[in-house]
Amino acid sequence: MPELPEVETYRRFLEEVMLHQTIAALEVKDAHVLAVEEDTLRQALVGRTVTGTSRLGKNCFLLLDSGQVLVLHFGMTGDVGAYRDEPDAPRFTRVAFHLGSGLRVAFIDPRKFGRIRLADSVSQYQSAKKLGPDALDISAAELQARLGKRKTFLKPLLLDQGITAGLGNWIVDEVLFQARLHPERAAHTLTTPDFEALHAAVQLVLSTAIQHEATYRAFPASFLIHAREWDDSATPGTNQHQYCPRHTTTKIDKTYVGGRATYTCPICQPPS
DNA sequence: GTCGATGTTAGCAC
DNA sequence: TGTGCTAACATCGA
Repeated sequence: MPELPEVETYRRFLEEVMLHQTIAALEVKDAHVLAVEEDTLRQALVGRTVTGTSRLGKNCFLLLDSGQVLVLHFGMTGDVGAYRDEPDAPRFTRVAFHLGSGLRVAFIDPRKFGRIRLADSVSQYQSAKKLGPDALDISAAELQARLGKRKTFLKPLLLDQGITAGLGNWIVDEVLFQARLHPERAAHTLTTPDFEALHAAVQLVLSTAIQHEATYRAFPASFLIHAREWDDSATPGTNQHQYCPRHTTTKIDKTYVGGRATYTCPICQPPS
């Protein structure tokens, strides 16, 4: 479920297992996830050493000693893993990077929406993809500058990677809940204090999620995420978290905003 | 068998 | 140019 916190967790893992390692071979099990010719990729990777890692929004970068950059995007279901012998390859491994040490790093992606590509640099990739500043780096003032004149709904704007990169569907719901803002508020009606609350909520949600390595069951009880249907952490098969963490007798609403499932508390986040 | 899904992008209509 | 809606991608798992 890769949004910014998951990708940051993957980046830390990749840094741990790949930094200063040489890529000895590239194994492509399913070329569907490649957004670059397999031979081109192999030529760019084999014999190269990983000199660093980076992240922008939901994109993870492996910096190579050639100066080129390997870009990993995990789509909806991407993950990473490491293994030594083929029988231990994780299910749905699509590409494996064989390291000089014998360890193999897996790009795992059941639904194959993830992509692997090459770029000349992080900034070249950022401009090519028109990505805004990372959601962890953006300031309240910049958020206001980018959103304050837009007349459309807040939620789709926050999901727009060109405005700020890294916010996905559940994170935006959580941010809006924490900031007590309705997802259908027109962005230009927000006041400066609203933008400050929004910014603080982005920081809170992202830092909490990263701290728990994106394991949402470990998140504080004050988080709305527990109301999402796929959280079975109370009793499997039931959903005992369908009430607002702050108004424990108020049911969380499920609606669709911009075509995306959206969860809100009708009391905390009154429509304007 | 049916439905929905965490992301992204293209196409289309206004 | 901005906007918003829909479909498509590929597949799993409930």
